[in-house]
Amino acid sequence: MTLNLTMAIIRSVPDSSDTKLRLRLSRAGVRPTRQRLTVLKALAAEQHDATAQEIYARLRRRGERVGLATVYRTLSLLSEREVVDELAHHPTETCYRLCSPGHHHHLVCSECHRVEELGSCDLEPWLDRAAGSRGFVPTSHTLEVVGLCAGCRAS
Amino acid sequence: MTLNLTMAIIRSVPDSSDTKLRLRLSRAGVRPTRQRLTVLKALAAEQHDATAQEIYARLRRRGERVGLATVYRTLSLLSEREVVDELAHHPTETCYRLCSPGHHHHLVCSECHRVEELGSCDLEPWLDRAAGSRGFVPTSHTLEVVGLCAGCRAS
DNA sequence: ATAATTGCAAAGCGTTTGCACCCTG
DNA sequence: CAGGGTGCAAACGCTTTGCAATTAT
Repeated sequence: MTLNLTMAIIRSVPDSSDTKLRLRLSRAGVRPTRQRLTVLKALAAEQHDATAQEIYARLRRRGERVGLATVYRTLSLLSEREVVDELAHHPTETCYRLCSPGHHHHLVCSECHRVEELGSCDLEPWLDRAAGSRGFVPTSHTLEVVGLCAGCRAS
Repeated sequence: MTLNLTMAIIRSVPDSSDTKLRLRLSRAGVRPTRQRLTVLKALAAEQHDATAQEIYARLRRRGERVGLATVYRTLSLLSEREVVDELAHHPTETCYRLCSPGHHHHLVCSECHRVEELGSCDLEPWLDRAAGSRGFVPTSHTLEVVGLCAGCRAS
């Protein structure tokens, strides 16, 4: 039981050691500069999703030397290379989240804004059937679920 | 056959007669001004979704007297009152669509940007099960499907 | 050495807002 | 006539871009 819990925690929290993050970058063909590592590390430390501005502010407060433009450029590059996820639930600004690889969806808590991954999406068969009857062939889909997480429900 | 087609067309194209649109507004508790009717009519005439700027440009080109701010204010009000749907698939600007009432999702064609409604969403049971195992209680969800519509697939 | 990356400040762009005027009820 | 609605232009907030200096391979 304790082991299961521990494993679950290990699996759910992205590894934020420098080497692992560096590896994530080079695997994606992204040159691992000091700034990019810094941004990625900040994102890895987040429970919630974060905007470019939030990450920038957090890093500057901490005394890190990064430019706002670099944060934007980094996040957009990482999102393009599928190192980070882009969430659409906020209309005016883009939110980013460091997630596990592979297709999945997100549970966003409306109370504390914590983001959980909803792995293993078996929506495709249903989707293909529903859309197919209209001659529509799906190539991609995004599902965002808003609700209350376990923690917030308790209080 | 002809009858079926006709009925399908009637059902799929929102009624854009002034009286019907006027009714939609008052039912939503929105005062039916000339500008609001104009915006709603423009939206009803769209096959695709449309941004505030697009609708504004279209109306001005047609010689209609509306301000850009009014278009923004109208669309946001109508979206709030659930007269129109708001699509999130475009990151930088908000797209609007006049849809049939009730919970549904959207099929967006990546080629021609036509938007089709995916009625009858029986996702909830699946969602409750998937999220529930994490203690997460969904309150709402949005699903956006991108793909190729029948017309574009043919060419 | 060479090409990519960064920082800054300026520009861009979609959207919102203040306010005087106008209309509708 | 009272109160919401409108138009214009200015203000806003997020994001991108031009360019010279810097850094990684």
